Amino acid sequence: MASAEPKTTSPASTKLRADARRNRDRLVEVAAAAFAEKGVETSLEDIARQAGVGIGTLYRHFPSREHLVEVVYRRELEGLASAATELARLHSPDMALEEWMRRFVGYIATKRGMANSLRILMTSNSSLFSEGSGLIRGALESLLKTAGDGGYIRRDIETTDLLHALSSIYSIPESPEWRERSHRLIGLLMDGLRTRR
Amino acid sequence: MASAEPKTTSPASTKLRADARRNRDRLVEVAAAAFAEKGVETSLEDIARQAGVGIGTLYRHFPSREHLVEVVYRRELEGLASAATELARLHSPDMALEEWMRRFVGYIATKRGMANSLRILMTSNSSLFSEGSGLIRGALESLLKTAGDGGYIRRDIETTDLLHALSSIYSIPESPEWRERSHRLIGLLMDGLRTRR
DNA sequence: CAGATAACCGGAGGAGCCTCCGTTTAAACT
DNA sequence: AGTTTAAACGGAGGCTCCTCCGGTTATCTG
Repeated sequence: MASAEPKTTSPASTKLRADARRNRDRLVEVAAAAFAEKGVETSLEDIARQAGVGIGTLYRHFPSREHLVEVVYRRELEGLASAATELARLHSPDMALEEWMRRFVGYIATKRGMANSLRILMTSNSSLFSEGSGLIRGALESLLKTAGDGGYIRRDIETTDLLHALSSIYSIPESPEWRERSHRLIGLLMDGLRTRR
Repeated sequence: MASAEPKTTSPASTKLRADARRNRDRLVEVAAAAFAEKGVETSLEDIARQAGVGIGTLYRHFPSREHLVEVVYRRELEGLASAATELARLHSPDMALEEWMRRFVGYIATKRGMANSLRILMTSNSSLFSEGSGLIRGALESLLKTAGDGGYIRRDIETTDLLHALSSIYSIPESPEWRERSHRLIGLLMDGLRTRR
């Protein structure tokens, strides 16, 4: 018998030597943290160093800074989407929805700094954007449906409506209280959504 | 009598030591040529070298690449606008209009490469954009009016219409024949505009 | 005209970018 | 297990970026 097939984490990561895959994953992990903390302008050499690989390795895996940004971005988006199912398993439907919205806000917060990079990316690769928003919309939709079906929240709210409401958070100007403000806004939304029993 | 007052090229260039002004002008000149030829990514050190100054001087005058790009951009825009009056003096109204449109196209061509830089610039300094388009619109308007009043072209065309027509040139994909194509397009426009006598 | 001084000049230097290529190694084959 | 080889590694090197500050010079004042 041949040895067992490897259980791939991501279907796209085909044929990659074990060490290569390890390093690649490592890099993405470190890059995500670095981008979140210091913005997209962080030194790539630092990232390579922290990941314990040479700069050459980084550049082989990600030919340009934008490539790396894109992968990180996508990964986080997928994480956010899959968090929806996870939260639905662990909490009551309304709490799951609220917590998910909080995370969504946190996610957006880290993305503010990379706005320019993302814009450049999007103009050259618009599928990235459409796929991304599709994922998010799907996640929100299922949370909304579950909570509505269970009678936790009113049912006359469409995914699009809520998405618009959330997008207003973008327009809160950057400031120390940003996070606080946006959380209050979400609380407000939830109060409006919840059915009184 | 005292010596004649210097004829300033730009009213904004107040109080600047003679050598400083010289160097600044020099830099803008060289930068304009370099950007046009090799795109905005050109090495700033090269520009400084060609202008015969140290890199420090360049950075003192223009704290960042974007600043330099902005100044060059503005200068060319102003040049384009003032070319309208010049052309009107030298040619018949219809020829002036045609030639001006040709130059407009040439101008746009060089701006393609700096699209990203400009976009970044515009989001942080939107007055740049509105001022710029105002200038261009004014120039085109006066050419159009003169030619219309003189009976060289039809008078039922608004500046905005022509501006839209010209903007379609943006959408011609980059290629070796780009210039040729856009000139043909302008010829077509002019044929449509001209009154038959 | 000489001296003072504020403004300007320029380039060395530390850091990051990206490429290139000799070395190492996982994995396929015998 | 030993050999082979394609793939992956990593860091030196050439280049650019931007800052910082000691030296230079235009301009002002007596």
